[in-house]
This record gives sequence, C-alpha cells and structure tokens, in this order.
Amino acid sequence: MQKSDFLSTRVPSYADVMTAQARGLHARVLDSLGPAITAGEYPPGSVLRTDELAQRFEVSRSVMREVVRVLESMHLVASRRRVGVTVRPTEEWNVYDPQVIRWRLAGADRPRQLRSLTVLRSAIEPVAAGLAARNATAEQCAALTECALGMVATSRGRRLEEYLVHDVAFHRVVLDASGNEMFARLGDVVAEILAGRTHHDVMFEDPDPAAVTLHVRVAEAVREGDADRAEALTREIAEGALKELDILAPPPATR
Amino acid sequence: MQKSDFLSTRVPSYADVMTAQARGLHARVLDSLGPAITAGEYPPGSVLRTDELAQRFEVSRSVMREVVRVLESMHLVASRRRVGVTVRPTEEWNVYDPQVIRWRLAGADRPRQLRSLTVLRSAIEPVAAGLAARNATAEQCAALTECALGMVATSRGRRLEEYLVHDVAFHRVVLDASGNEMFARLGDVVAEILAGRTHHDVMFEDPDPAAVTLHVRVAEAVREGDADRAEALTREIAEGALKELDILAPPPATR
DNA sequence: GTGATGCAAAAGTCTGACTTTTTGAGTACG
DNA sequence: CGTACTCAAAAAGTCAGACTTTTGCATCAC
Repeated sequence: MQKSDFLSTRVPSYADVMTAQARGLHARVLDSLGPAITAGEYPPGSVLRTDELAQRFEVSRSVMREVVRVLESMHLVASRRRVGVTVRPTEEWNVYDPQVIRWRLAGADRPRQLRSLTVLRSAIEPVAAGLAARNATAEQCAALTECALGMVATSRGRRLEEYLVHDVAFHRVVLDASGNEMFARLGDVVAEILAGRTHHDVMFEDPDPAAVTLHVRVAEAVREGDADRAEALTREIAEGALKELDILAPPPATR
Repeated sequence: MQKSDFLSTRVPSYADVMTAQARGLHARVLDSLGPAITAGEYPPGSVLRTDELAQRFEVSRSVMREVVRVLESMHLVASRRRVGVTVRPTEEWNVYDPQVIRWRLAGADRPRQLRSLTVLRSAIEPVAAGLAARNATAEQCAALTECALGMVATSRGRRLEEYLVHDVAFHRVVLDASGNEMFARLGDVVAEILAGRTHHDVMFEDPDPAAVTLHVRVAEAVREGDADRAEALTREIAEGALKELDILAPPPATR
C-alpha cells in the first residue's frame, strides 16, 4: 500500500508506452505475431491456423481472431475458410501503416526499409516546404525559426540527442504547415528516420554544418513566403540525406 | 480477348474485391460503420458502446468486437475500459489506409480529399518517373509505350472509359518501375483519383491533347533512361492535374 | 478422363459467464 | 472546506463451448 510519491511525475516516453505490459492480451499477441510476419519468419504463402496460433500464444480463440482480423486489415494476411490464414505477398502489405512501418524498421531489413522511406521523404518534403511557404501561420514561422536556432545551438559539441529533438520538430512543423493532411501524417515517419540515423546508424561526428545552414535558410524562405526557394533548399537537404544513405549502405547494384 | 494481354488479364483490383457482397458479417458491418465515422456522422469525441453497436447492427458482440479492433488499428477510434469506444480526432486517423481513403472518397468531403491526394501525387510521381528512367526493365518500358499509344488511340471520339484504363495502367507502371515499394503502393490511390476525374467530376470533352503528348514523351524519356527529362515531363503532367483541380473546385482562400 | 457427390477441416458466428480496469460518487477525516 | 480514501458499478476484456457455413479434396459413378 505504498505511495510512489517520489519520482512519480515523469511523463511516460513512447518506448514506455509501447513496451508496457498492460496493453491487453490482444495487443501483446499482435506485437509478437506482427513483427514475426513482417520479418519474413512466416514467408508469404505460409498458412497458419487460428486455433493453433491461439494454443501457441496461450490465448482464447476470440482474442486470436481479433488479432488475425487486424493483421488482415493491414493486408498482411488473408483468411479463408477451410484453408486458414495465409500470409500475403509483400507487395500487398499496407506499407504506410505506422505499425507496419515500426515493425519493419525493428526487423532485419531495416536498411532497405530506411532507404524506401528516405526516398519517399525526398519526394515529399520539398513540395511540403513550398506549400508551407505559402500557407504557414505566424506561429508556425516562429516555431520553425526556433527549431532552426535550436539546431544551430546544438550542432557542435556532440549534443546529438538535443540536436535530434530540434531536427524532428523542424520537419514536423514544415509538414504540418504545408496544410496537406497527407503530408502532415508523415511526421512520424520522418521522426523515425531521423531517430534511426542518430541511434542506429551511428553518427560519430557532429551534424554536417552545411545541413544546419540549409535548415536555417529554409526557415527564412518560409517566413518570407518564398515558395520556390523553400522547395529548392529542402531539395538540397533531401539530396544530402540520400547521399548519406549511399555512404552508409550502398544501394543494390543498378540493373 | 482483344488487345494487349497485360491489360486484360490484370489482377482484380482492390475495389473489385472489396465491392463483392459475400464478404461475411464482419466486413459488412465494418463497411457500414467505417464510412459513417469518416463521414463525421459520429464526430470526434463521440462515445460508442460495443454492446449497443452490436444490437444496432444485429450481430453478436464477438463480431462487433472484431470490427472495433479493426477501426482501432486504423486509429479511427480508441477503446477504453469503463468509458467505451471513442472516435479519435481526424488528425490521428491513418489516412494512408486504402480502406480509409476509399471511405472518405465515397463520402461528403470527397473534393477536399481529392485535392490532398492530388497534391501528394504531384510530389511523388515526378520523382518516381525519374527513378523509373533509371530502373525500368525492358518489359516495363514496353508496357509504358503500349499504354501511351493506347492513350493516344483513345484520346479522341469520347472514348473516355477506354482512355482511363490506359491512363491508370500508365501511372501504375511508372510507380512500379520506380523500384520503390512506397511509391508502388500508391498505384491504387492514383487509380482512384483518375477514375474519380472521369466518373464524378464530369469530363465533358476529350482529354487534353497536351497531356496525352506529355505521357508519350515520358514513355520515351524512361525508355531512353533520361531521368531528368522524365521527371520534368511528369512534373508538367502533375501541374496540369493541379490546374484542372483548381478550375473544378477552387482551393480554400489562401490565408 | 470428366463430372457429380459427400466428407471433413477450418473459419465464422453466437451465447453466456466471468474478470479487470477505471471512473465517479459518496464518505470519513483533517 | 477540502483532501483523501473507499467502494460499487459500468464497460471493455477474456474465456469456453456449441453450432453454422463454406470449400478443398477425395472418392465414386459414368
């Protein structure tokens, strides 16, 4: 009956939430089976049976059915009578589902996945920045400038974690300010990519000063409403990200 | 069968599959409740109760629970004990889920939705075309040329339906040939947009000859491996699509 | 070989009982 | 007067079992 009145007011981090054991049986099974499928542990064409899965995970059939339904809605599997639950080919998966993205980024082909997403980014963000220059509110311009300044301030002295926070915030604001909901919803993906770069792909050195400058100039361009310049500058940032990726993990040999 | 095999023997599209009536109780309820939510019939913050829904739709609680689980995985609702199933704010929806896209396109704010998606297209497709110029196989080049020729052949004489088929196929091939799975998966979205233009937004006249020519030239550029030209030409096509949209449904007044 | 027939496997559905979490009202205590 | 504690009810969550429906496959008749 103790009260945890010390150290009690910490805000639970994302990892805490996702790692928590308390999310219900259904979510736990999903988080076990989902990654297994996306990792190719059950290759496309594999057939699973609901009852068998229920036994394996030691849950009732109702729970397992709900899990299968969700996997089905992600197009990871297809359920057919008398056949069972079939793993669908990769090309049919809902690769834009944030959950699927997370599972795949956590799995073995993380590099491939990271490349796909970075290319996607390089297509989206310049256009988003152009739109932001036209549509950003005063508050968004201010936020953008603040982020850029934060990046400058933390760009030296191995303060990578602090830098990351500002970097993520910057790109989120741009995507939001574009006024396009499809763009805005990619904020999480970008956050995931940037975090991955800092944490997994081992950034030994401080961030590229040229990149930092570019961010500052994008903020300027947006503030001034110069769409073309904002787009061009963001395109440069994207080019940089692609180049960086080529160095870390060269692309598959071109056909 | 007449004409090109690769057009006639195409795999059944998503829409085909999902329109079928025989999909089981669960899917039918989902297709009733999902659109209702995305249409704003239950505004964000509304609280539903599983049992009540089960009664309303005349299905068992198990079926309704599975429906709720799927809606939850789309981030349309959140389910909490003792409180019920809450409709989440629009900004949190998984707007890239093909099912959600279809529901929203079928609903009231179709124009808004169509604009978001067209802007997305205008960002993606030029980049995809550039990549396609680098990566397309001989078969894909051939398919692309065939599509372009088909577009030319059906561009006059009010053969809009036939034209649409070739147009959709063209863009699908480009997205596929880009070699990026994130791009490839947008084929359905593009198909939806193009079909919408032909069917809903009333194309009175034959397609713009300039657009047709641009498609032919994109096919050329890809075949010749000229990435920059393929990208620039596709950007022109996208510009055209955006302009067309501005005429049909002017954008909200810029702030 | 071809087509009809029937069996069985697996998903789909329904029902009722039970558990767990959470909220909000009531209550005691300072 | 307000704070903190208790408690009961509400709703989702879980489980088990029985039944239905579809459908692949093997068998059999022609």
